[in-house]
Order: sequence, then structure tokens, then C-alpha cells
Amino acid sequence: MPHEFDPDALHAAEADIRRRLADRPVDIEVQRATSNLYRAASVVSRRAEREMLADLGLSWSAFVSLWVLWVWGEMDATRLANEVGLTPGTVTGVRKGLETQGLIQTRRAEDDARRVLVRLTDRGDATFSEFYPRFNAWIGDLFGDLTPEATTQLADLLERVILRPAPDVS
Amino acid sequence: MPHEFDPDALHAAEADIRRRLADRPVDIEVQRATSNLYRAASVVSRRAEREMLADLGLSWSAFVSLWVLWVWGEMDATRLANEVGLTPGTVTGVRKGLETQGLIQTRRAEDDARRVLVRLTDRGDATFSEFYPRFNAWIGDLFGDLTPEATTQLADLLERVILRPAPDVS
DNA sequence: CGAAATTACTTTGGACCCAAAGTAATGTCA
DNA sequence: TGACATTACTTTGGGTCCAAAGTAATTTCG
Repeated sequence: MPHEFDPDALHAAEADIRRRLADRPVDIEVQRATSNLYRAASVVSRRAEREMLADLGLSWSAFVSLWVLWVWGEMDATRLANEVGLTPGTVTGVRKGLETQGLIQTRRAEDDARRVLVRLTDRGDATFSEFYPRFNAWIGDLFGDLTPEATTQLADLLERVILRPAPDVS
Repeated sequence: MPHEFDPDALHAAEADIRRRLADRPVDIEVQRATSNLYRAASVVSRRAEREMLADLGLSWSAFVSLWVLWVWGEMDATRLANEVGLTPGTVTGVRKGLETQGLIQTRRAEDDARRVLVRLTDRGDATFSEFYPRFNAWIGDLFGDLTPEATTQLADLLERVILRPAPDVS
């Protein structure tokens, strides 16, 4: 059986933390948000890969790359890396995999031979268009506990964390 | 320079998504929450490893393991895996690293020779006690945009995602 | 123009982590 | 008691990802 979290253990953990660090309530909440953030991301991507993406032979990052290209159309590798949240080096690998699967195709930009333009193939577009509604229903179920308002709020809060600037090292 | 997200690109992305999928507003928010979740987790753990944990030679998971042991005291490897959100196999590796660094020690349970009990060494406890306030200040700054209430709400929303049961495969 | 800097991407090396199979200890039950 | 199941952990094999160094194209500037 694949690895999952134990609800009782999580709740016991929180009660225990509150007791032990009762004099630093703000710290506890920050630590709890941090810990839950990492665990929630793991849960979602692992379960998605296992329950939805395995059929298509896609990793989480490969799937997100397809999603970005499906929504936006052709773009260069640097922008794709930025959108998906990967390093350029990792995108090179993901790209090659998707290219081998025939889901995307790449070409050099005419005006700048350094840039690599990436887009879905017809097959990639058809595959993704067929798949996406199913995926969306699945992921919606994962957030099914949350009202639409709560989902929006979650997205907003996370965005503020993502966009927090790195500390000034000057 | 290490890899970071571009705020402008993220906002442009969202505007574009809204335009292209304007007829499915709920789906968009779910997808946005999912995407931001993964990216926020990456940003936090990567930045923590680079800016805070590199000095101590700790990975994110090793750090969280120490934190759990510091708060709770001795526990067996299975519970540690559960608390940190790793598979048992991964915990074996993390444990060996921390043991080599002299920060934790392990022993077999007297009443059940299968169980491995893990706890901080005196040095591990001292090291972590000295380090934790600095780390907490740093991570607090990362969430600095959020009010205490918003931080609590974020933690709560994430917890609901973590605890969502796997779909029934019966 | 041409050297130096910058940009866009690729390669390399290694850390991390999981799933699945394997090992050893304990529990169950006829 | 003894076969079988279960539990706790470890090992193995492989995928994913990053940081840093490397390559090639383009831009900047004296």
C-alpha cells in the first residue's frame, strides 16, 4: 500500500505542539502552516501521479507543462520553466520526455537561435483536451471540502508566499 | 543565481488563464490553488535549504525530522515517518545521515525488537535549540505578509487537503 | 569592428525520495 | 505448537530535480 498520512496522528501532533510551545502561539501557527504546506503539496502531487497520471505516463511536472502549453500555446523554454516553477535544466529533461512521447514539438526561434520554442503537437492537444476534464474533476474532489471562496482564498494566500521577495543581501 | 519565480509572469499567467477559460470559473480556482500549492512548497523548502539549512548541512526533511523529535521527544521510526510525511524507506536514509552527524541516536525497543526508537542526542538538542529561534524568525518573515489570522487559516485549509481520504476503490 | 558581457539553453554530478521487494520479529489461530 | 499473516523496518532500483559548469548565440560598448 502506498504511503498516506494518518489523521489521528496529525491531530495528536498538533495538540502536543500546542502544549509544548504554549508560550509562542504565533510561532506555532507559522510552523504549522509551513509543515502543512509541504505535506499538502506532497499528498496532491503523489496522489495525482499515482491515481491519474500513471495511465498517461506523465510526472506531475510533465503534466503541468502540458497544461501550461495547452492554455497558453507556444512559448520558449525559459517562460515554460517560469510558469511551471522548474529550473531551466529540469525543463530540458521534461521537454525531451514529452517530445519522445510525441506530445510536444520544439523548434528554434527564427529571430534568435538561442531560444527554443515549445508547443503541443496535434496529438498532444487532443490527448490533453480529452484528459483535462477528468483530471479537473479528480482534483476538484481533492479540494471538495473547500467552498469555492475558501479555494480562492487558499490560492491567494499561497500566491503571497510564492511572490515574497528573497531577503536583500546587499 | 538560483532559480526564483517572476512575479510579473505569474500575474500575466493568471490573467491569461481567466480569459481563456472564462466559462469555467470554479475549475480555474481549483487549478490555481493546486499550482500555487506545489510552487509555494518548492519555494519555501528550496529557500530554507539554501538560506538557512546549508550551514547545518541539513536537507528540508532532515530539519523537519529534528524539529519533530525536538518537540515530541523519542519516538519510533514509523511515527517519525508519519509526522514528517515521508515513506519509511526514506526515513531510514534521513536517520542514517543525522546519526552520522551525531544529532540523533537510535536503539531497539526492549519489548519489540522490530521497532527502532529515535531521539536527539544532547548535541542534537543543543544544536537545534540554538538554531530554532533563528529559523523561526526567518520562516516568519516568509509569511510576513500574512496576518496571524491568515496564517492560521492557511494552515487549516491545507490540513483539510492533507486529510482528505483517498477515493474508495471498492 | 571586436572584445567582453549577457542571455538561452544543455550537460554533469549528486541529493533526495518513492514504490516495491526483501528480511526479521511478532501476532494469530487452529 | 506451528503454519500463516502481519508489522516494522531495510534494501534496491529508478525517477525527479537542482546547482553549477559548459556551450553557443546575441548584445553592448569602447
